[in-house]
Amino acid sequence: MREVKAGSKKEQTRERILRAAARAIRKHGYEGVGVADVMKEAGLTHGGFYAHFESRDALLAAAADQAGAESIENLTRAIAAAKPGQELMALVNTYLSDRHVAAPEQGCAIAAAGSEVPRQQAEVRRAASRRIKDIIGLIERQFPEWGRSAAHDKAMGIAATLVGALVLARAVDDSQLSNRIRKAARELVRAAAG
Amino acid sequence: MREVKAGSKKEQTRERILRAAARAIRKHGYEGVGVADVMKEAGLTHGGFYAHFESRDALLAAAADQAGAESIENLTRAIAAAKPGQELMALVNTYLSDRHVAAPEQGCAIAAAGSEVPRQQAEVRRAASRRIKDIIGLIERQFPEWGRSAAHDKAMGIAATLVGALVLARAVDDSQLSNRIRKAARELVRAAAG
DNA sequence: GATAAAATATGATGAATATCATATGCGCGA
DNA sequence: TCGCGCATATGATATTCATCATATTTTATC
Repeated sequence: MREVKAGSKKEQTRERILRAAARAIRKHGYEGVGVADVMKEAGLTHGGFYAHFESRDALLAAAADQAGAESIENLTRAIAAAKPGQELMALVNTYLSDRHVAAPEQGCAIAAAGSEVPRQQAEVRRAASRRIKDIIGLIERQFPEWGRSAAHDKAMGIAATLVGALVLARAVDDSQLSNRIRKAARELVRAAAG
Repeated sequence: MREVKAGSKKEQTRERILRAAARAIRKHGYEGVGVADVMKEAGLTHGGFYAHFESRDALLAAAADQAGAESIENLTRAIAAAKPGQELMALVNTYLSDRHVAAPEQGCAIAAAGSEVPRQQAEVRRAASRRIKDIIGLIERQFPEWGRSAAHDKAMGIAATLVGALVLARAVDDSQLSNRIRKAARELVRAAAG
């Protein structure tokens, strides 16, 4: 009997399914994720799915975490690429960029599907909580000069503003308003960080 | 042939279905709204539905607007009940209250299902846009001393913070964090409002 | 290169659900 | 009070989708 080794064919396929599901959650929402569609997106057919995951629910739980991890990775990259002293605004500009508005499937999982999270199974909610804490921590670290507690408070407020601005910017049917909302959120964050 | 008059039996039944659907959207999300469930909630059986609405889609469009209208009504009431000079913080406190976190089906439609809106039909998006503009206008009017443009900008930023804070507060699996997020958002808005 | 086991595909099944056709019952005008 | 229509209910149909059983292909070891 062969084992499932890291890097094995099966492991790679599982990863591909997982990534496809993580994108599907952000593109179609949790309820919009279908087993067959995810498998097709991963270049496979529907039947083999259960060789990789116990159930659709198990996939959603794993994919929720994966989606969160990808979001954090993007923001971390943006911070790393920023000029010293500009890290927070680099994060904010990346988060509120046209690109992020247009491509939810590659972006923040909370902005893309956050309002569905309260209705999901416990594992999904756990993953979402963990990733939300991660994002808050990422923002918090941009305020080293402030006390831990003050920085944490500011970070939570800023995270809320960013998520809300992106949700509103995507919801409205008027690209000018979408732009204005994001600009206003940027200014609000800048003032709060000042 | 009898006409459908305002206040007629049929009109009242339609209203009941509409209200049930508006609650269902906020409780189960757009995808989670089923014709049979809505009808049962309205005290009817599934078959009669098509005497009142063309299709499930037509119901969703009408119910999205209804849900938005109910949300605005709640906030308007909170402002009206506030002591003079405390209107904005009354709105903020109502929006970020424990009650609102716990009862999405009676609250803000954007916080409850906002991340699903970009995927909905055009009529739903139109209704959402209209109601988002209404909320921004409501907040904007709390800054009479500022110029129109500055008040509008502030209002958009504050709306984003409120929506994001509620989404995050509902998503996390940790009631302490949920409380802290809302408190931080309150402080951020207070500071922004000067 | 042959063979066994793993990985994936094909096809079937059952449940959920939107929609529609038809039946029933209740209120309104005589 | 009686009968006609409107409002609602019952039941049927078709489709979508998760899950599973079985067949086929691929891979790795000898």
